[in-house]
Amino acid sequence: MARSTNREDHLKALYSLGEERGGGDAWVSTNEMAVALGVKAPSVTNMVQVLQELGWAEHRPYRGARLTPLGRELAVGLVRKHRLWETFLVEQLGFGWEQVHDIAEQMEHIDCPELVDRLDAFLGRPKVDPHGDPIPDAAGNIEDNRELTVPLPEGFGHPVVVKAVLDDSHETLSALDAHGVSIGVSLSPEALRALPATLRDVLLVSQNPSQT
Amino acid sequence: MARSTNREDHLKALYSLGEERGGGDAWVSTNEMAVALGVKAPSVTNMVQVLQELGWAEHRPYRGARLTPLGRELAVGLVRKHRLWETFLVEQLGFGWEQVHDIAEQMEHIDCPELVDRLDAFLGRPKVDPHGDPIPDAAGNIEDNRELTVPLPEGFGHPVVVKAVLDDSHETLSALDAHGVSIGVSLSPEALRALPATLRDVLLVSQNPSQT
DNA sequence: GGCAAAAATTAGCCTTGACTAAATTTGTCC
DNA sequence: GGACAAATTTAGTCAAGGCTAATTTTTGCC
Repeated sequence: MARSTNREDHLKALYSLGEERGGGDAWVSTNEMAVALGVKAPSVTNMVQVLQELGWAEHRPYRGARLTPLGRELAVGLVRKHRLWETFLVEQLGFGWEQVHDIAEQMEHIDCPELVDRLDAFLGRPKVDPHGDPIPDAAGNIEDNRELTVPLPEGFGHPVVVKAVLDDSHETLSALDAHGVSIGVSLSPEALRALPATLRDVLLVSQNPSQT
Repeated sequence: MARSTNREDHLKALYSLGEERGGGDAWVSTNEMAVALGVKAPSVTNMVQVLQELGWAEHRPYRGARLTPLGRELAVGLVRKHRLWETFLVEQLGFGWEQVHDIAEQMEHIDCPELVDRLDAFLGRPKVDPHGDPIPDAAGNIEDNRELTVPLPEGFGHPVVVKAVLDDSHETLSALDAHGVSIGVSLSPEALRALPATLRDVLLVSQNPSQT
């Protein structure tokens, strides 16, 4: 019993959905995972039981699943790889930020710790990926400065700086691109009002343009 | 029926062994493929029949298998990806030439034509990989200048320049490294004589140091 | 030309990871 | 507190891709 692309995909889905629930000890339903992974619920039940045997997760029947500390550590490692590769693809190879998610989805399964370290150093140990999401460091620590930002300024009274995008899908990112929105861009109140509400809702912004 | 890591691995083994046989229309036995891939012969028979259904290869029972034009094209694409990633790993990330084969073995299965093109451009459209092997261009053409080189100068009468290494295994490359041998290095007759015969035999060299 | 040895294939089985259909548990509404 | 709907698991099936054992084909030797 060991790593496999399928197992890692399920592990990552469990991690991501758990984080949306406030992290830590949140239970995630197998149905939610099935929807996220594009498979049927019984397949997830099977796989979650495998993850339990691997010591990566705990399964409580009819309640859901949650990560063990080991599972969390492995999942963070996958997130780290994913975001480093995304950064490489955008900064070094010139891809658009809407193109890189699917490619990184493949690259994150490459198994070579030294490769991750060297890539990290090559990129200058970046703190955030092209979508503004924090990149975990080698020890698994996540320095999430996004908490310093606000989901949306209530009345659009001041200009804001885009710090992160919460939805990395091709469609959302292309649409934002069409509106000239990217990480670090300053948006005037008028620009904010011109943005469709669905797009505004995925932005994390800082109220103070001088804030890093 | 489509691409899969296993099918691509079998395709590449068939290609490599066919090339060793002089390319073109050479038949490769399923046993040879099994040894190269580290699986048993019946597994290869199964997979070769799948490759035939995919239109990638032709299987003549009890004779062996050989690539179709489509299969050859796909195999060359895999070789191109493999050697581009190896080049990236050595030139950009600073890996040793003996480390990169196994990593590239994983990376060559990443499916994204635009990624290959951008990587190629990023690396400056290199003609050879870190082991001196030619990198096929985007159209699948292989410019193999190694034919201009000689397998071994008979009497070690002149200094030679190392142009390529025919065995990319970790052991061989580490051993060569320990003797100070790498691509482009000039070896004196004394240095050649100091080299174990097994290591000398994997070198392709040019007799004329000024030859590119 | 026939017969033994080597090579390759077929037959049958196993694991992974997906699916559908059926059974079970949970939770809600009166 | 009970019944029904929704969520979840269990049961049974299937395809991919590997294996061992048995059979078939080829080959080499006399």
